Amino acid sequence: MTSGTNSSAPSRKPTRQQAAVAELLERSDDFTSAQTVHARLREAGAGVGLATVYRTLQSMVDAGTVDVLRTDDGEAVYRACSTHHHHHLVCRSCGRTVEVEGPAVEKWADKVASEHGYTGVTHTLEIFGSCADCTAADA
Amino acid sequence: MTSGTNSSAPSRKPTRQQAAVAELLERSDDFTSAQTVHARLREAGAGVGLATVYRTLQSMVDAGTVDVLRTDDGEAVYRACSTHHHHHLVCRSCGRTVEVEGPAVEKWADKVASEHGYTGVTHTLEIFGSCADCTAADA
DNA sequence: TCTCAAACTGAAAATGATTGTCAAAACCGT
DNA sequence: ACGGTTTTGACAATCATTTTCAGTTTGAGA
Ligand SMILES: [Zn+2]
Ligand SMILES: [Zn+2]
Ligand SMILES: [Zn+2]
Ligand SMILES: [Zn+2]
Repeated sequence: MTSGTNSSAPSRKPTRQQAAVAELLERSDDFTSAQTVHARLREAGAGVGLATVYRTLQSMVDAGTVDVLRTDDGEAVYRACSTHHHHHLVCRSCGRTVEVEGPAVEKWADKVASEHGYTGVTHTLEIFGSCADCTAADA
Repeated sequence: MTSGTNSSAPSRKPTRQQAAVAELLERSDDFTSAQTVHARLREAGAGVGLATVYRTLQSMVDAGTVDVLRTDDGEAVYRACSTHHHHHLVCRSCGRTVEVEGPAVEKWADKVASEHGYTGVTHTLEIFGSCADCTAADA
């Protein structure tokens, strides 16, 4: 079984590097890019190789412990989220993020998709705005 | 006081290159990447420089005549859409796209955002699935 | 029609995030 | 400690997108 990567491994003990990435995300309230994670870890002393940061983030996404989305300029950003299905309300200025749920939206998406004969339906939904603090801080 | 976003001159006559890009998108039902647009135009004889393809697509997005979204691997894809606010039901296999509307979703997004004190709210919402044809064509 | 500056174009080089390589290091059961 | 497997990380390779910049086109005025 030459599974080049740890695809479906039964949760091995995390390495120092993997733990460092996970903890940094846990501590952060907003979405963070791989490059930023790498830089922060380096500043903090316990450096982790860039490739390892990418690998770790990707496996966390696969494991469902981290959410990923794309900024307007295409950069992938990651966040440790609850494991159940939800969406995000993200501040465009400071990145402060709130998890939100909308059962009605889920139903609507499935309904409109099946009405058009689409199967295996998934969806993406993000809300962007200026959080209260950032709105107040504006000129 | 017209819409503030368009700071350029009042719609100059499109160049041959701009027209070529626009027409190709009009003719296409699905979302297309800049690279693909460039390749298609080259095949069709009337080649257009890659940089110009990018510039033209960007200006069409700014003008609101083209929608853009990101594929899973971060590539930007473009589609000539109706100008009013809508969302997309996209086939993961063939790309066939249907424009859909959901007034209830719009209200919900604005409501949940303002409840959390967010202002200047926008949102993104896309639905993915396998269209009827692709579902049938599957083994 | 001629002139000139602004707008446009595109080949080539630069940018920058992400991925691939692969030898060395860490791990693990024996 | 020993062999096998997994992980790591410096570095090179990809690849979409942007920037450069010199040559081209356009259009309003003279
Ligand atoms: Zn904020
Ligand atoms: Zn949902
Ligand atoms: Zn659209
Ligand atoms: Zn909407």
